[in-house]
Amino acid sequence: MLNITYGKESVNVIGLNNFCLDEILDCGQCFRWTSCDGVWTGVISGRVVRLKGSGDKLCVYDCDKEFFDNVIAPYLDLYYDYEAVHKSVLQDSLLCNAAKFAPGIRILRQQPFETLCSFIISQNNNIPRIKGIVSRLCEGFGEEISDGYYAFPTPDKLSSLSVDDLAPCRAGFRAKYLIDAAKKVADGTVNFDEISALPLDEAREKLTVIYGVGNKVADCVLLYGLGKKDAFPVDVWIGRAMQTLYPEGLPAHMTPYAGVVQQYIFHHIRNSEK
DNA sequence: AGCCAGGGTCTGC
DNA sequence: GCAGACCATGGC
Repeated sequence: MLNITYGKESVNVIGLNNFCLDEILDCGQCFRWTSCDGVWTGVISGRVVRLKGSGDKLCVYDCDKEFFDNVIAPYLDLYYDYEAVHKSVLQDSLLCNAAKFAPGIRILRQQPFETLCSFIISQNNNIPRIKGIVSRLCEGFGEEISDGYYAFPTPDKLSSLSVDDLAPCRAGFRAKYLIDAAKKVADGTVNFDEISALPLDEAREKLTVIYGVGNKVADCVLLYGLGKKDAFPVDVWIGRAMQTLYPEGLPAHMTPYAGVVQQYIFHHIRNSEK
């Protein structure tokens, strides 16, 4: 049970299980958060957000009740039972090491358009470079919130641009994909509210109509942006790992939260070497 | 220099 | 249906 205190300048949460900001914000699901002196800074819904966590506590700075309830809590997925998922995965002899490695991982519910663009950029790319491209995209075409912090560009803004306009971002061949995605979101061809209400397979089909979006990118959007825990993005790393772990797929009882398991595995294989 | 990076499209069998 | 070339860019 969470104990939440709404202060004048911050909101404090006590009683969090399986919650570690260092693991959540640096496991390859998001690309804009930075950590300094134990405080994580990012931008959500056009606002600068600062978070500090320790143990079962979380402090959200510069935050009132409304912003916490409407934006922060859903973003950090505070009300999903990660303890139950973690315990379940611990009991699996092939996956328990991955679960033990980072027990505080959670799946963020990021803004869908930002998630879509971020994972379009991710294709055939590496994480440091993804971060650089996303950062330049925001600085170049997002609204400045306060000194040095930018909102993610809106679909309308990006849909008005050309490949040449995007050249400074150095997104390479992905620039044309970003523009098509922005156009389809801006004109309603892709409607996130509608997609989030659909079952996984149908939702995926609605996203892959975008030029440059295949199953993997679609599943990342569904998992990290639309809250679909059963989405299971398979990249080269997960593909290799699954070949030795579960060639026929995850055990059936894990299907409802396969995406959480995927994140445990991904973070483990990427960070446990050495 | 060559390979790889949280892939997808297009072509040719 | 499936393999292979190709796509920009940058770090190692």
